[in-house]
Amino acid sequence: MIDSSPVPNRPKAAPRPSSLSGGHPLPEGRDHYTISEVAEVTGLSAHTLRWYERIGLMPHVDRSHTGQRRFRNRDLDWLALVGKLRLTGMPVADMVRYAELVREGEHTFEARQELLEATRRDVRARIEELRDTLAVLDYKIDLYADARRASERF
Amino acid sequence: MIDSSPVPNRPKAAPRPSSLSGGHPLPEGRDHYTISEVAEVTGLSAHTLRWYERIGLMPHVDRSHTGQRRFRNRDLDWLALVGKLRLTGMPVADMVRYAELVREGEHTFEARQELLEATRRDVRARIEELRDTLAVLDYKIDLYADARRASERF
DNA sequence: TAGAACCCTGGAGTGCACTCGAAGCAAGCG
DNA sequence: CGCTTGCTTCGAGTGCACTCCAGGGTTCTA
Repeated sequence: MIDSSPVPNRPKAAPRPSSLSGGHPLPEGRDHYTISEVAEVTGLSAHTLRWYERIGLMPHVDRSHTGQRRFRNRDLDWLALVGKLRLTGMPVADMVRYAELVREGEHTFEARQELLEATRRDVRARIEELRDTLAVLDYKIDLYADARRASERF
Repeated sequence: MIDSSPVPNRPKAAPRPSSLSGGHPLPEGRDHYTISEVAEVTGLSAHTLRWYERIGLMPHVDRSHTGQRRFRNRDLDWLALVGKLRLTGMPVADMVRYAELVREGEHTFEARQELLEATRRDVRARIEELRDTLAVLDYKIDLYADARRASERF
């Protein structure tokens, strides 16, 4: 709900961070998938997947001998992470930056860690904001409940 | 961070839902403010405030004898609520719907309560999502920390 | 009373994140 | 063999939430 129409039919929940290291509920234990299969499991459209690749948000997807994309499990893992980052409201441009760091190799570990820590701070702050908001909603809802109860009684 | 550049310099925190019923830290205890004063305290731009009014998100703002807006404390209270709802990611169109219900009078109490309860459910779900995301971030950050510690040791 | 600073309106423009269309190639099926 | 489905690219279109502009009126300060 946080942005216009995100993840129309997102898979219901990844129970553990283990979804980052294999274990997708997919057709079979293959390690290559067509774009429509990936669209199916990620809830993203094929258009969006191609667009992700175009803007540099995917770390190089394999192609079949006829040029069609063949996504692999590591791509799905990456998309799972991207999905999480997107939930935090991180702009796509920042995710692209992170993807660039990954492409640049291991000497960017520190920068990546800092980026994730900054994101974690944002997420924590956001949760606090939402808790405040929840308090306001509770307060308002109680007001309406009281008002309606009062008007029924008389 | 959740949308592009929201609330650039939002006032730091309303300690209680009491911010919904008076108690604004404003110039003095007046009950009319110019648009730029309201922009100052809400963190919204004057443009945005006029736009809110145009689309029906403000419940009728008073005007001076020359036609300039004179916001009152109840307008600030309303904007505080709108700010909270906006933090939940509620689309502006839904907030407009809520504003319409308010304008329609007391017979919409039930509808308003339902709308707020639906929003509350969304906020709770969102908090859960963010907690999941936090777990993933913790996991990833630990991975980087371990990797960097290991590379230092050898 | 002049000038700066502020406010008005309607409408156009911006940035983000998709989302779709057009034109064409390739594979599987009855 | 034709049909359907799915894939490719590039570029244009969409919806949201602002954000800004032009051209003019108003209010405050020196």
